Amino acid sequence: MNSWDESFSDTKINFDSPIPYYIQIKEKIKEQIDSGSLKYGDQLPGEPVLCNLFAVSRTVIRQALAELEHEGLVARKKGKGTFVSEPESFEKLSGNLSGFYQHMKKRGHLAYSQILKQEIVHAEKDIASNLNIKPGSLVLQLDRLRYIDNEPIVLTSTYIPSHFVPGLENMELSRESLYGVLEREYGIVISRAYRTIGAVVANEYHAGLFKIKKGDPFIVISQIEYSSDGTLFAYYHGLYRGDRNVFEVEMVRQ
Amino acid sequence: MNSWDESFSDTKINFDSPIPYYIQIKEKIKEQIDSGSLKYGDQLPGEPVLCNLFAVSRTVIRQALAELEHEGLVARKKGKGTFVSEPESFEKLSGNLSGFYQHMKKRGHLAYSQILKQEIVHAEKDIASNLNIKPGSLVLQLDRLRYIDNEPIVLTSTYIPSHFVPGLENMELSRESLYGVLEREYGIVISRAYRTIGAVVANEYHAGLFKIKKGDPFIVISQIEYSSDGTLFAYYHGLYRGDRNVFEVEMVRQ
DNA sequence: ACGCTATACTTGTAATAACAAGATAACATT
DNA sequence: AATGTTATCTTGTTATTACAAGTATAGCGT
Repeated sequence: MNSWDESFSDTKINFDSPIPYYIQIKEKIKEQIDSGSLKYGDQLPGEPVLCNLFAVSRTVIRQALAELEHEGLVARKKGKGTFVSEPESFEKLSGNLSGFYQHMKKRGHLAYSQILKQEIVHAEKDIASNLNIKPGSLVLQLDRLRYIDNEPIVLTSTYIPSHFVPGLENMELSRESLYGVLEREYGIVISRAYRTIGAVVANEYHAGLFKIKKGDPFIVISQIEYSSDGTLFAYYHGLYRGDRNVFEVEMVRQ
Repeated sequence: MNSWDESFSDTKINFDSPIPYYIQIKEKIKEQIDSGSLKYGDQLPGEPVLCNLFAVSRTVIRQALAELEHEGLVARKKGKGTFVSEPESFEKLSGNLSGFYQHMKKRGHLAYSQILKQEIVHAEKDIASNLNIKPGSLVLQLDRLRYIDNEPIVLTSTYIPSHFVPGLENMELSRESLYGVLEREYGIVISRAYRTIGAVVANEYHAGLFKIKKGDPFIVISQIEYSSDGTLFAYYHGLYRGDRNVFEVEMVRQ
């Protein structure tokens, strides 16, 4: 694993800048991660090596790494080294709002997803509008119905302009997080999203899918997702049964 | 401001413990804050003073303070000192789910609350059950209807066993955050909550209150709140209109 | 009494040094 | 070849020192 030498060799800090050394170094390491030069699981050079590479004391390196660790970008293991962290599952960003699955799995409930649709389609007007593309443009549409104990609980639809994810329509997705696949296969990390949460009542189609009554309530979550280079990347839409305590959250002040 | 000398003088660290010094010190400062010995706005002793008080190097003190700052408990100002931070408004803990008001105010919308009920009542069965008290026990009930641009948007009800908050039924609450009042007047900080989020449809009463149709959908948030000493303190119930994008959240991975 | 300057106090940045503890590789022994 | 020991590498903790930069107070001059 000597490729990092090359990655870092042309990233010297400016010793005359008013910006503290440790902040400059932190940002340079971030750039390596954001640019994809460093990926999940990659090991950073050890502290002594970084001291040499950047020509600063270990204090500075440790401070930069400590902050990166606090921000969740790296994980430091005594005796082993410093590693790029698994990207926070995008679900975690939702403030635990969608931790339902993991929660129920932990409790021993049967949880699985059924893929209803995974194909390239022409974007309808509202989808196109959300994605800021022309109606009729090609998008990858992924619809999943999620079950707990054989009961449909959540219907999710994700739309991604197809040129961003060539081949995704043929990939096996029932076992994996979409966001994990996006990073591994396409080097794409969702870093920002804009979400709205509302409530609607079930129409005929959804009532049938979920086996509930027309007029029963859903929580509806819509979000627009941006990748780390600022590109408007995906539109997500989720319908969650309103009567199943889908969202149970413990909040702790710390 | 020499009262801190007394606060900290009997809180020496154990130099033989496997627990690092900086962690011990961090916890002791936390205890001072949690116990109320140090309140919002209080200044901690300066670093040199803490070095003397705890008989450790400045490195250790700075590490402890850095972590406390990262956790939001203190704020450090160059040249001024280190201060206990304003308690994160409990609303912030909700992952921005209830930042609606501030958001709309910022945008220049007219936002206000109407207090529908602020009195001591006998707890009905479901309220008592949530508060783990006997049905019929005395509780402070606070109902508010919140408006944006003269339109009712949120109906909130909070129930607190009345012996926790003597006199609250007579206090002016339309201008202040309830949680701010609880800390200032009663020294109570909500530190943990258990929340569920669901969806319901409007019954006759709520439809009338919100001027919507019976059967229209609401987001319903219920939560049980614990104070920092672990006491089950309050039960909150909120009805949010499902069609008003009450929850708009920007999420950033950092 | 007011204004300016010097001093003291505060936290922030950075370097150096030493030791601890965990992990891994290399070497020695069986 | 397998096992045990030692050496090396890694991050973690702690101490000391020095200087920087911001803030507040004291002292001095008008």
